[in-house]
Amino acid sequence: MSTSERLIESTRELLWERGYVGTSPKAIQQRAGAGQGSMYHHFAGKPDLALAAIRRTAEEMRARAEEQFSAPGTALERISAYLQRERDVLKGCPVGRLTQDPEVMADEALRAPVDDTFIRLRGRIAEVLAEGRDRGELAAGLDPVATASTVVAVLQGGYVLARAAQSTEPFQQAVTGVLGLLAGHATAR
Amino acid sequence: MSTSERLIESTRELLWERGYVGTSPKAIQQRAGAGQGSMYHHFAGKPDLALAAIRRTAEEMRARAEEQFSAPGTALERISAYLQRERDVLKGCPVGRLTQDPEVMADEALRAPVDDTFIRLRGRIAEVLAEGRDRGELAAGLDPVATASTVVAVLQGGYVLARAAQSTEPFQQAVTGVLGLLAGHATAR
DNA sequence: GTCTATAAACAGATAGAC
DNA sequence: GTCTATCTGTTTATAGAC
Repeated sequence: MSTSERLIESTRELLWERGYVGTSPKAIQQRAGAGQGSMYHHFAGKPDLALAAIRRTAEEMRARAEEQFSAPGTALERISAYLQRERDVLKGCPVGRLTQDPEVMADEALRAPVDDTFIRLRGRIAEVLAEGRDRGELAAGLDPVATASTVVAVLQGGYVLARAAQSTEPFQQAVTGVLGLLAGHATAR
Repeated sequence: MSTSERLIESTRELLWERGYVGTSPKAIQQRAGAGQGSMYHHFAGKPDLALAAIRRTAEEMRARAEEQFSAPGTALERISAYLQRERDVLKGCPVGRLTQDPEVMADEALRAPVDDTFIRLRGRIAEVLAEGRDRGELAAGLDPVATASTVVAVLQGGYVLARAAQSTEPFQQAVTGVLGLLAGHATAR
């Protein structure tokens, strides 16, 4: 892997583990096995390197999610597969965690890929939900757009609860709970 | 307000705005209008001051939530009132944001109040949901424990989506969506 | 209790040799 | 392209005067 590639990958890891504010150029260089001169030769500075790293992480996440949604199965099966796929729950979401970084949110260029990731994700899930509703797999009264935000929020909030507890249990519960509601366990009354 | 109080309050604000890693003792002192000597006289250091601030924020949040849950009304009304009460959505949750701080999570003393806050919150919501189910207000098949985690996750994830978008819209959608599911809009099929 | 002085280590670069 | 040297400011304190 080229030095430039190693710098980007190291930055991706550190942004995930420690966030933007908590990541120093020095730490990036050490993890990449590159000197200072190298880093400043390939990138203008920390924000520039972070932008490359964030863009790549966002794109990877988008592609990964699309795999689940374009797979065969009912709407509920696809949403379920997406929520329950293998995840590094205790590490949290590499994109979602950036929303807690004041310097990322303050920089339009850095925030844009984060914003875009969630806009697309919510939109794609809304499509799947609308499809399921129209096919009669889901309730006729279901609001696809609002519910899509709910699904993504359960995921992002599940990470928060798991990290607080240092256990995947609350994440699993949150996912189980929303899938139960979607499946209409609330029907019997 | 005493100097000690001002230091704690300034720390609470800064932890909310910038997190633990992003908050320096100097910034705390400046906002509190206190000198370095003052801060180190009242507190052993940054972790000690942060502990006092986090404990207070956690306790305040717990008390605030309890107000909604002990109010009169059906289970759904109380959950709805809790989710829709006035919130500083774009600032996010002052407790939830700490889960993204590697140094807070690494320090058992600092993580404990965060963990405790969500354990209690999930437990209290599970009680309200169980009550609603037993009274026939909610579906008989509803899982109170799992659904309580879902409700809290929607809140925490809603903050994440709102910050990414710099708009309260996705937060409102996520809340609307989960309330619709709880209310059984999924019933008609 | 509060203030100023001092300090070692780190953050985030820039400059120029190789 | 990579390396070392240098630099300004910040971080997180400690020491001691007032």
